[in-house]
Amino acid sequence: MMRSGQVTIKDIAKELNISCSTVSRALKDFPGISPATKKAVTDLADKYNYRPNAIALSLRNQKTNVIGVIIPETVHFFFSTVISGIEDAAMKEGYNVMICQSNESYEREADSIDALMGARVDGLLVSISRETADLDHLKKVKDEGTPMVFFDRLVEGMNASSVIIDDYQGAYDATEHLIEQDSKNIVHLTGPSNLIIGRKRKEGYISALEDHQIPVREEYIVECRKGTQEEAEQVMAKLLSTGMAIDGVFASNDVAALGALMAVKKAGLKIPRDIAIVGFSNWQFSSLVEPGLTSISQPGYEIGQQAAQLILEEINSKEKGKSQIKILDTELIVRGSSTRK
Amino acid sequence: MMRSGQVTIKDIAKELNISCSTVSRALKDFPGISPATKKAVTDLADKYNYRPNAIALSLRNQKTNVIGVIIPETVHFFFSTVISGIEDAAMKEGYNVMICQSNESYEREADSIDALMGARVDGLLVSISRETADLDHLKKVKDEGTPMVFFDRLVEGMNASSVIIDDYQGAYDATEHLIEQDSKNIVHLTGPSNLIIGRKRKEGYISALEDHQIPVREEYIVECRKGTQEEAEQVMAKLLSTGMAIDGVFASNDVAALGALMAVKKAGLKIPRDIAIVGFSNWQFSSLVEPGLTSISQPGYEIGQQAAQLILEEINSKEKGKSQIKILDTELIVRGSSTRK
DNA sequence: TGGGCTGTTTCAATCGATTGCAAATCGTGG
DNA sequence: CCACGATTTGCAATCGATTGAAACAGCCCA
Repeated sequence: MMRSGQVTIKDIAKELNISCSTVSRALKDFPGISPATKKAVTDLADKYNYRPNAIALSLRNQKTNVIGVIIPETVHFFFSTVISGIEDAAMKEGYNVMICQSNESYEREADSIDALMGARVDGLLVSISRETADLDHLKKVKDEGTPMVFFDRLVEGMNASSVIIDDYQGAYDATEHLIEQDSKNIVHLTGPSNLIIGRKRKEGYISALEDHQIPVREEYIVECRKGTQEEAEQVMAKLLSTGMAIDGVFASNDVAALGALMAVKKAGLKIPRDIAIVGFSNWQFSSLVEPGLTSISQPGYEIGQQAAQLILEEINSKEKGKSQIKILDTELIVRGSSTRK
Repeated sequence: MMRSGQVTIKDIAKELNISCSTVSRALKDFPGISPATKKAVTDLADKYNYRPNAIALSLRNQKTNVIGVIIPETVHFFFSTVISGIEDAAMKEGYNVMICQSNESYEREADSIDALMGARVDGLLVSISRETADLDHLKKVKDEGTPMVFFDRLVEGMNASSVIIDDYQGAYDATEHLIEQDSKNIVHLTGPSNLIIGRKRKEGYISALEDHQIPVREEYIVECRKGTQEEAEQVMAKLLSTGMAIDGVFASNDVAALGALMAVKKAGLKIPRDIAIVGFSNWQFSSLVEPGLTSISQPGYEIGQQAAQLILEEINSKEKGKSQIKILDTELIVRGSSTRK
């Protein structure tokens, strides 16, 4: 039988010459429907592969069972791992996921939020773009009462739940590890300074130095604004050419660490003998380069899961305003790039 | 002003003491609305940040402006690149994207399709899981008239549009490159045999050998079923231990190639001098290992874009049944692992 | 035969936005 | 002062599913 589109309750009602209400109740096993009717309805529903129209239900129930996700870029291993965690946790509770990537652009982030709000998502999971400084688009969401949870990138001044990793502690661990491997002149390559994660990592680096009575020198802290491998390589090459004493590098991400690694190699220095290197994020490639890159592993999947759970809690509870922050632990993954002992 | 939820046309109508129809027409710049009314409406809409309820529109127009995507795993670099292409192309046309990952499981794939069909997506982009052999769940979609486009993994017997890469030619190029670099005894590590892409790559390998008058020997073609690096490493180590003459490896994916690379290194052989290696997919890490891995680059972003464009065409044209297959070219990326000359 | 009762089924409104058609309002001319 | 266009606005139905309330059927007993 050829039909166009999916079957509705109305189609079934018409074919059986009964009302929509009866069909609806029969399908939902409501009391007060005769066994004969119930069987006729369920048989026909099976035959036509009836699926309740989620759109109609959304409109009636004022609930879409969809979670919106704003993410800087899906192509980053870390973020795609987060998505995986979100998807699994959401699907388990009968929610679908709508994903928009901001490509680290403020404008696209704002557009995406508008689109998701128009789609009436029940909640928003947001990791803001690097560019985002103005928070008006996020405040509107809050004002309209849509639950929102931030992940990975903390947003200050929003009073919203967040799931982040302990960037401070991770950076502290990384720096301390370098110190324990006898590095004393440790360069820190930072990311763009407007992201809180970058500041936290810098603080961890500084605290570790101070706790080990190593002077903190400003010229050893260098910003890599763009976050590309090439940029980090150039920055590192420049540092090396100054003749500064350098025996360790802590980069705030693995791409930068890799750039530094390349620069050190090209300068004819040995890793880890002359310069030990530690990155951050434990990307997929970190174990594959030569030597293997010591890094701080971020539990992306868990971040996604917890963020999804948090937003589902907020959606299902009526009390707003109780925001909580979950801080997940990082793990130091030691590989060849820093192992001297 | 505190309100719960987003503003509707009704709210605006009530506040201005006019009817919903008037508000709707004013917002859409319909003729026959007095300038005064129009201004009052648009001002209030701005003030309350009115967004049309996409759910209500979907129900009325029988069109959700949402594209569903079924993907094996988002954490694969290739697939996340595809998603990026899909998202960009879809957003440009005012569509949102709903993503479900099958995790290479048939059951989850079928569930996801059910969920997306329930959400009344306007079209489906599907890359089937490794496990999928039964096509009933896909045929139901077709029968109900929902446009569907396959990408990357071709499905036989479905008469649906597809966007794939030229696996045959890519494999041919890879193998021929090895031959030109003086490899004559070339091992081919294949993927699981139920995916068409694996078969095509094997055919490309065989054709290249035949075209260069090199005998095809079955014992040089070995299946890596699981697709992990460890498996490939074991398989390769075993081959080397037999004493077979081997001076080249063409792996059907980069993970396997990397495993082979490790095994060759551990056996004390030099790459590319003793054994040259070529992979497939040009993963992110391929350029970072030592030596850099020669590979076949797949245009993931373009696949996503074209797949999205195809599905949008099918959605917007009423004529069904004209399915087309787009085959995108691969590119040989030469790096150290195969460069002898 | 009618009142009461149980067991089934239908009616009508709802959610938000749109739209053909009808109606109300206005200004103006006879 | 009314009638007649012209302009502006409202009514009601629609999309699919749900649900409280009302209606209807059949049956028993007085």
